[in-house]
Amino acid sequence: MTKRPPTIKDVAAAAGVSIATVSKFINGQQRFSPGVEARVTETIATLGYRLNQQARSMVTGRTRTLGLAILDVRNPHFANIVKGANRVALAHDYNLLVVDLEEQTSHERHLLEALSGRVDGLIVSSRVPDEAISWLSDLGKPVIFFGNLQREGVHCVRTDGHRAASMLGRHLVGNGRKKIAYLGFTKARWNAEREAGLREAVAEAGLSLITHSVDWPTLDGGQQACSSLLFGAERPDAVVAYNDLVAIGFMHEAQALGVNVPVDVAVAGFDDIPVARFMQPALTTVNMRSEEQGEAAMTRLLAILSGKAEASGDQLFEPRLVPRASTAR
Amino acid sequence: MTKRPPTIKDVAAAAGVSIATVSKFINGQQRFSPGVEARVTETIATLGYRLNQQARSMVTGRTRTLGLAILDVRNPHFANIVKGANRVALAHDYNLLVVDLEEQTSHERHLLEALSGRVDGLIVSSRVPDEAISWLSDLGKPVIFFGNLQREGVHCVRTDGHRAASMLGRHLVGNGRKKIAYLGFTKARWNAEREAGLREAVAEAGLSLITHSVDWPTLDGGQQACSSLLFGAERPDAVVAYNDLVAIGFMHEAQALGVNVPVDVAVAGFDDIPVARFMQPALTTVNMRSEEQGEAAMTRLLAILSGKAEASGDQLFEPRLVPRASTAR
DNA sequence: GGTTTGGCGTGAATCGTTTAACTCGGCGGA
DNA sequence: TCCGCCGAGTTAAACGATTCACGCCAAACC
Repeated sequence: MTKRPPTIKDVAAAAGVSIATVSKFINGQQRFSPGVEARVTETIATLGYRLNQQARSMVTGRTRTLGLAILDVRNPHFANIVKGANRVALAHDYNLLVVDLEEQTSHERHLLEALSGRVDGLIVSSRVPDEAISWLSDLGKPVIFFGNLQREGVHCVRTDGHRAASMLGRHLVGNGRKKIAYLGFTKARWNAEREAGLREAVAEAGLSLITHSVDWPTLDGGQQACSSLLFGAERPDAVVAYNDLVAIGFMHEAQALGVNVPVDVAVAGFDDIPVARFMQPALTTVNMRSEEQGEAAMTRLLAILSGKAEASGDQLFEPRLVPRASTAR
Repeated sequence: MTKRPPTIKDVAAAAGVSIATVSKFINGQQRFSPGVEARVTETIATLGYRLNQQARSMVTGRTRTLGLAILDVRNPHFANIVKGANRVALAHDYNLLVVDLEEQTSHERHLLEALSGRVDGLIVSSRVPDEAISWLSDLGKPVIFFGNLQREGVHCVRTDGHRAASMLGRHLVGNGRKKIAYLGFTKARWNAEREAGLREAVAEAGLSLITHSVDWPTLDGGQQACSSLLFGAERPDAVVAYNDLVAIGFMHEAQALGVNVPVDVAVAGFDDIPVARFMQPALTTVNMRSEEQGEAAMTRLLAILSGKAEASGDQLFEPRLVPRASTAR
């Protein structure tokens, strides 16, 4: 542990060849006479030599590693994006490094610096501060955003949140719901889009939208917001939550308060996280194609890196409504 | 994008000072005359200079970055570990890079190489192949494992799985369950420990243990294994699953098959993932202190890095039984 | 007034690789 | 026999930072 690890120079000395030879051997760039080949192979093994990646990428300028920055690993939406991106990267012999920015803690800057300095390109959640987005944009490395970013000249992969919300809205209206509420998370960029889509669908039916919000887009957030929404000025007969986690928290608390889901109140969310269909009742949601977003973002990043020029702009996925028991009637 | 990013040398030239001066300025190592200070500050801004982390750590030998390797971000157990580790790291001004090894896909080697080359120390799941563990052990960098590793001379943070399982077993026996089954995941190192603990508790009551296993430690794995366990040779009246995900998948399918949980069959898991208490019925589980494991592993890693010698060996957490409705009687 | 002293700045070595350019010997073809 | 070529192996210059050792000059001391 204390001793300096062996370098290519040590190997060269021990094997009686030059540094360049060892380097070429490691990278398999040339044929070697049997003697040299055997000596180098053995020396590397006995010395326990390990290539220093940093030194290599210093000179090559490339790392064959990519970065992904998300806001919260605990949110399955982000976990799915990691999965999608990771699989595509691995299939192309790239490694993926992930950082969790810890939503709203202002560690973004350090983390993004640390990450961006070690990779050839990045995929970043669009829900980072504006200054971080600018900073990333002139980093000199390709960056793909995912989420909802209204900005010129950036690459962005996203799912149409307006449409997702209006699909959900029409579904609820079609079920005969009359008092539809949106339980939003105002700090997210997606939020306004979802609220607008929902409002539109609700307005089509001549209804108005009740709005409320959570402090935190999590299970606990949904649970805590439940009673003030249910027993507020106007009692909704349908609640669309900012995401599935909030929906699940809300639904659970509603049930604990003796409210019947879906009879008294319908509940729906966004994302279609894996556990949604295992709830009782199974949760209606909109699949936002998280995993495919991750795949698409990575595919696009790899395309840019391999020189295929890509016009900047949005790449839009169609959301898919997943009607289940929590909104059935 | 195409132009080479400015280096410290460019800054020095443009500001009319030496490279060393710029370097010291960046690192705040010295006072400067007003003129120099102003020129350097401005030049850095107008050139958009960015420090090259790789070059820096080449010479300093440290990166102030740590790595964490997990098997599946989608599993909340791992997500919790990431959270715990990340928070402790951030609190100490270290950055954390995470890789998802994608369980059983043999990408471990590449990913671990990529990760280990960019960090000062690592935290790794003990559920990686033995060869990877050996490889990591003589990496020359501190490595902490988490999970269940029977091996000398390594640092490991874990929760007592034997005890966790026997707690669960006694709980079920105390509830009057007579035919207890274990739905395991044979590829995990934790598995044997859990099975043994459960077997012990069951044996104390003069009962024997039914065993079955899943192909995959996930929601789907639990769901798929359900019918063959329920309608196998011997029908259990209690099922302990390898983890909460499996338990939830199993429970859902059992309910779909018309089996009443917990009346006909009790269901329990391990980990106490956040969503467990939102299930219907709420899932009995054992809290394996995932987040605290992440924190402890990181704390220990930081201790080693800051020179506080640490004896290798296990650091053991006590599991906590969380009885809920899914096993009530 | 000469000699320390201390603060500001510089030159050059160094970290561990890759790679362009070169050397050197042997071999085949004319 | 001579020329040119090929291929194994070497030398040395990068890559972008940090840092040791030193130089210089003004102020401070005796």
